[in-house]
Amino acid sequence: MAATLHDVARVADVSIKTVSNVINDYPHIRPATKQRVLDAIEQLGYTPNLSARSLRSGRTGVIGLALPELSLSYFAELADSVIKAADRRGVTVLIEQTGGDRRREIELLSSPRRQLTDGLLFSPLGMDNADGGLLDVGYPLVLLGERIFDGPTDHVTMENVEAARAATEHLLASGRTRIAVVGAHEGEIIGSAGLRLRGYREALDAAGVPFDPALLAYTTTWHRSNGATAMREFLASGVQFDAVFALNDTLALGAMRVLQEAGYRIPGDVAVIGFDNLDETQYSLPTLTTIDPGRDEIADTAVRVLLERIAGNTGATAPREIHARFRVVERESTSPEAAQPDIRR
Amino acid sequence: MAATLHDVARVADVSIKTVSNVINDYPHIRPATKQRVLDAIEQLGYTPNLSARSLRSGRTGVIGLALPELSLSYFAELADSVIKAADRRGVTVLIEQTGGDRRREIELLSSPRRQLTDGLLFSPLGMDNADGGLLDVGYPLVLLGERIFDGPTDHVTMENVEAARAATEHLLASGRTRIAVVGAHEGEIIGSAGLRLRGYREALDAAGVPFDPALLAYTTTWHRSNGATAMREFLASGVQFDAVFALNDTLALGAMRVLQEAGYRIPGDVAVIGFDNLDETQYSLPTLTTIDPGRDEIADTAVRVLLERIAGNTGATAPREIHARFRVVERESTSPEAAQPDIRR
DNA sequence: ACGGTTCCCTACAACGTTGTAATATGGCGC
DNA sequence: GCGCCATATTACAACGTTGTAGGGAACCGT
Repeated sequence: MAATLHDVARVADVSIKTVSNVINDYPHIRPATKQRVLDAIEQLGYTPNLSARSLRSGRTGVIGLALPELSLSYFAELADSVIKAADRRGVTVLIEQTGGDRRREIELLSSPRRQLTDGLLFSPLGMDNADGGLLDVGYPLVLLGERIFDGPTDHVTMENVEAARAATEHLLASGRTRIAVVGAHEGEIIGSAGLRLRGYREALDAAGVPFDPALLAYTTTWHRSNGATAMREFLASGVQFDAVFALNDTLALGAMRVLQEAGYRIPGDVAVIGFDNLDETQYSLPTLTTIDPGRDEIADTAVRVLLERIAGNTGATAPREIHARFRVVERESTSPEAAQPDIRR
Repeated sequence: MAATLHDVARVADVSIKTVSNVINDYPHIRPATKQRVLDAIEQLGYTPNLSARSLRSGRTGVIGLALPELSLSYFAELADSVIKAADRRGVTVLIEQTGGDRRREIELLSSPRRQLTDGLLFSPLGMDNADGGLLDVGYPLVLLGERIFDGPTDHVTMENVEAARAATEHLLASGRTRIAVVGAHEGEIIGSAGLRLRGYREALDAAGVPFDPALLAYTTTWHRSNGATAMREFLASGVQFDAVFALNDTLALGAMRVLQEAGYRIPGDVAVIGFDNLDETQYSLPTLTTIDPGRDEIADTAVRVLLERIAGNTGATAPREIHARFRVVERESTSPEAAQPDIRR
């Protein structure tokens, strides 16, 4: 039913290859012929069959984006940025959710579905640095996030250590010295939790503030509920603290909720800083000071780098590691007088 | 480089068609032959070429999901549910963002990209009921949301009027009579805003409470910022109210923020109810009473119905309209003693 | 021993596109 | 009028798969 090159060729009275040439902007075509073909295309409402094209050319015009879950706000906002970046470059995005499960992540790397895409943006959560070798797949792959470093592929990420250090310094600068950490992962060195914790310790060391393991709250995942639970346990434990560094915003929001439920004023009694700069942190009560990790920059760079690999003009260039710039976004949860341009406009 | 049916056939010493038959579970194959083929597949690491398969069969195993933006939390959570539902049925989801723009929505319906998918789940925001005819496309399409009714396609949606009525009744039951509405759309009859407003009016009428147009705040979109701005204008206008019905949760969260900034206690001075039951409404301060629209049910039904249409076994069945069940989720923003199981667990 | 049926397997064509190589046409210099 | 080059167009094969049609072999009943 849908028109094919054959149909167009018949109507325009040329060979199918000429129609193909017109569509692909092949230079040597007489203007009159070209016009006839274009008219025929118009008349029949022809659109190229992408399956056939991709069978023939090996390209689909689709890139994959594998991430844990869209219901985690950070990944929803990241996906939004990636889709927009891809759109600007004329490619479509196919999303795969791994649930952060290592087995599913590994499976996905060699799933036949992979063939529907020209390359993959991959944000692992369950795999770790030791699994880096599994990333040596036969297709263009760009890594996102903090689980794996020194892998065989390009890697776009944020300045975790430096940003976490800046966050901690921000709290220290306001005179807080008992800074609780919410969301640590037991024994993790590499990974968002491990790296951010390292930045925290660097800042403490630089300021000469002693590190107290009792101030670390461990959570398995980083949902709002984990932040709430961790904070409830903190309060029950009786450990004293005057600030909270939540390793991401959703943890911070869950923790703030519990703190206030328990009667603490923020930032009066406890200052809170998060990480990710989610949209909702501009509207929480209080608004949340956080780290803007440069999500748009990450997404745009990742898509660009992936498309370069797909185009193949980077050849066998060594894997690149690219870090986006971050900045501290100061809001009410660390300073009551903080400017709130987003709320007041 | 990747192995093909030919390679497998050569290794197993059978025809390519036999290999194809093994893969597609054709019944009449001798166990010995089958095993030889399976061994060859294993040995070569063969995976079927999906482009070729889809060229030949016309099926891709991918469904499209077109929605306004993943950065709108409702759609992120919906996409999550849709992807999980699709996954359970073995299909992949390709996401298109329309930005809620009518022109892009219409373009998308006939975009060549469409061919990468077997069917489309479409949640329009810019198109309206008058555009219903444009949905008469030549491929399986299932409509989501409230913009278009009586279109030529299956439609999965929520009980907007009834749910909004229940929300309003919930506020009325606690003795509130001056109920402000945040997020109305000027002149809209059909659409989430129009329908929910209708439910609001029905509840008022049934309770004998007069309708006051001064209590309606209009917004163009439904971001947190719109809720904040609308509430700021409300407060500036001096109109008296003792409750707020925000037409979705993000509006409610933005409005709550501004109300509290201005010194109002929730629910003491003003009760607030939202719509969507986003995860974050369990952790806001106060937690937000809202309508659970049955998102998982909507997603699962929509995917099921779409796959039925794709399989073609529903034939030329008349378009179906399917409504998910809703429920009122009572939290602190309307009643200080509300159970908060999510927070306390 | 014979025709019919079932089982197992194969050859071939087709899906719609694009790359390669070849052919037809015209202009130009000599 | 001939050879040469650039331009404009075409025939053909191929990408990897699956549907159709059909051909042997084995088995059945007679």
